[in-house]
Amino acid sequence: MNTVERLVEYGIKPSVQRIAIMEYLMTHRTHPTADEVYMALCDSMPTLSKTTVYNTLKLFVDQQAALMLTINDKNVHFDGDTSLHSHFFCRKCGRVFDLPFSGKKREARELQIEGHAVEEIHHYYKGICKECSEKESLV
Amino acid sequence: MNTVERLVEYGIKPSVQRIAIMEYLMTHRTHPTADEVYMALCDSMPTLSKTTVYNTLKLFVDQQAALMLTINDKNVHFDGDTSLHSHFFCRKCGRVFDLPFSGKKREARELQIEGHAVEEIHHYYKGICKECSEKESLV
DNA sequence: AAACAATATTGTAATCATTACAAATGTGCA
DNA sequence: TGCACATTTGTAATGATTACAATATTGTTT
Repeated sequence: MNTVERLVEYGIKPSVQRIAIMEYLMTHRTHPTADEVYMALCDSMPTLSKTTVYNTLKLFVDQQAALMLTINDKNVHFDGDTSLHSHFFCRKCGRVFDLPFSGKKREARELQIEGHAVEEIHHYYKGICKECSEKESLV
Repeated sequence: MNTVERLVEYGIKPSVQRIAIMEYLMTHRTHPTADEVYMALCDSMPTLSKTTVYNTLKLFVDQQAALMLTINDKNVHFDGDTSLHSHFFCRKCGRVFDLPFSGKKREARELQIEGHAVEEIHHYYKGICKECSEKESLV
């Protein structure tokens, strides 16, 4: 499925900017912040506005075409992969890594927990990533 | 265990402000924001500064005497209950609810996942809480 | 193809939670 | 008592995000 099809599938009218931002999310599985998306695209799209990036990412999240990760208190990360999976946040380098979903399979199908209507499941881990751990042990 | 003992246990020198803030966290399991803690205490402690609340909560988190919940992108919530449990965030009323830990028991003991050093486990759910769901269905 | 309405994008100016910082205060000990 | 150190305080930044109004784009109707 290409980018335009994906947008349409989620009820999003494709535009040059929306295609570029979704394209970036799909090809860069780095869980970028809005600012990182803007910085990556503004060279090839000099007229791109940061507001558009924010608006567009918000639209994607509202339409469930992307996930908003509030894993870091400094800024929000976005994930174009909406399949059920977990995350690891490194407090040293600030990167977000994907992990296979760590919960019980049953849980993923539950629409209610203790009477609350569940719309999103977020499982994440914080610590020091493999690379940063290895660097640290060299010191 | 009383509040002062708890602070000392976590290597935190007790002060009037620290005791009051920890006391508040222990007796109000509402996962308050820094501002909510400040608002709740400033009447009985007129000289309390918001900076102190922020500093103190950060100290608690650093010393692992409290948890920082980045469950909401608007502001950070704090939890005085550091035992392993999950959370539910209601996107309607903004409240945070406790849930029993939803993960696998084994997982809680793992210090590494795919080579990353795990320091914190965060499992949370987003949606509409029981109370808000019931209110909505009356309309 | 012009005219129009609806939608999307842009730039700038707020907002507001959080932090930096330096002055003031409090605490413990020689 | 006085001095070193830790803590608290108030104010002024910071910086991510949003509000808003102007501009541009798109699709539709004649």
